[in-house]
Amino acid sequence: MTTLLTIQQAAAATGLSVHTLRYYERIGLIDPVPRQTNSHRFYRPEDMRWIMFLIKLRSTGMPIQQMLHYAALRRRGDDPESVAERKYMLEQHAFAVAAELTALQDTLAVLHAKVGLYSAMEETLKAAADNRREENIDHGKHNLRTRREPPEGSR
Amino acid sequence: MTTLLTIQQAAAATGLSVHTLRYYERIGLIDPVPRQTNSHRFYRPEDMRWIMFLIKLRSTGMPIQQMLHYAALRRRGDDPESVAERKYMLEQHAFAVAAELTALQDTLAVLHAKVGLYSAMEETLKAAADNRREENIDHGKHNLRTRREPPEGSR
DNA sequence: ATAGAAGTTCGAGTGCGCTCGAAGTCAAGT
DNA sequence: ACTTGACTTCGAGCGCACTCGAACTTCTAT
Repeated sequence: MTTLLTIQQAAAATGLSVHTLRYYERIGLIDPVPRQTNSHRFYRPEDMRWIMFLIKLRSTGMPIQQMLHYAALRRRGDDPESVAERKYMLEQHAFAVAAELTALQDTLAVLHAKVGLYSAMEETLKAAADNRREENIDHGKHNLRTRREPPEGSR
Repeated sequence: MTTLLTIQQAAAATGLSVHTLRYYERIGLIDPVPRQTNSHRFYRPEDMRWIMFLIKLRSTGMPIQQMLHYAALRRRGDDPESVAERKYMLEQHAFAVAAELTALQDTLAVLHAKVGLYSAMEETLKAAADNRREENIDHGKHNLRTRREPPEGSR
C-alpha cells in the first residue's frame, strides 16, 4: 500500500524531523504507530492527519502539555466529558489564536509603515547626495530641505 | 517630570518583567537607559517607544539575535547602508509575519470547524441519552440513528 | 557473505529566552 | 540609628521543545 509511509517519508510529508516524530510518540502525543517487522514504524493516513493537526496546534502556540491533555482525551474516546473538554480546549485555543491574529495584523501594519518611512528617508538621503554633488559644480546656490522625520525615536 | 518611569513602572507599562528590562539592556537590545543618582534607571518616552517596538518584533517571532542586529544598525545612525538594511530586515520580517498570519487564519478555521463538530457530537450524545432514557420506560421501540461523524480520525 | 542504508531505543545535550538569587547600595520614614 | 524597600550587578539556573549520539538490529543490493 503506497499510502503507508516510512518515518522518513512521514518526516518529509509533515516537515518534522524523524527525531521529532519519535519524540512525539514517546511522550504520548502520537499513540504507538504500528510496526512492520515489529520494528520499523509505518504511518497511516489517519496518523498523518493527526500529526498535521498537532502541527497546527503547536505552530499556533499551544504548549505540548496541553496537547498531551488533548491527546489523552481523544484516546479516551467520545464519552460526553471527553467531547466537552476537547471542545472547550479548542474554543479556548481559538480565542488565543484570534488574539494573536490581531496582534500580528497590528505589527504588520507597523512594519509596513516603517518600511514606508525608510523608503522616504532613502529618497531624502539620495536627494541630499544629489545636492551635495550639485554644490560641487555650482557653489552658493542653496538646497531645498527634503528631510523627513525618521521612524521610531531613532537617535 | 511625570513622563519618566522607574523600572517598575516601565515593567508595568510594557508587560515585561524588570528582570527582562535589565536583561534587554545588558545584551544591548536597549541602549543604556539614563540613571538618576547614578544608579536608578529612568525610562523616557522614547525608551518606552523603542521597547514597545521590540515587543512587537519579539511577539511576532523575530529572534533576539536579529533584533540585536537591528538595534545595532539603529544605534549606528541614519547613514544609507543602515537605513537600507533596516528597511530590508523589516520587509523580510513583514513577509514572515504575513505568512504566519495566513497560517493562523487557517488554523482558526480548522478550530472553528472542529468545535462545530464537537457541538454536533454533543447533541448526538444527548439524543442517544434521551433515547436510552426512553427505552427504560418504553421497551422494544427502536431508536433513530442520529450519530454524526466525529472530528479528526478519532478512534 | 558482506557492505551500506535505514531503522530502532534511550539518555544526554543544546539553544533560546528569560528568570532567579545573592549580595550590595541608597533614600526615605520612624 | 535603623529598618524598609526599591533599586543595583552579575552569574547561575530553568523550562521548553527539540536534537543528537551511541550502540544496536534489520533490510536490500552487490
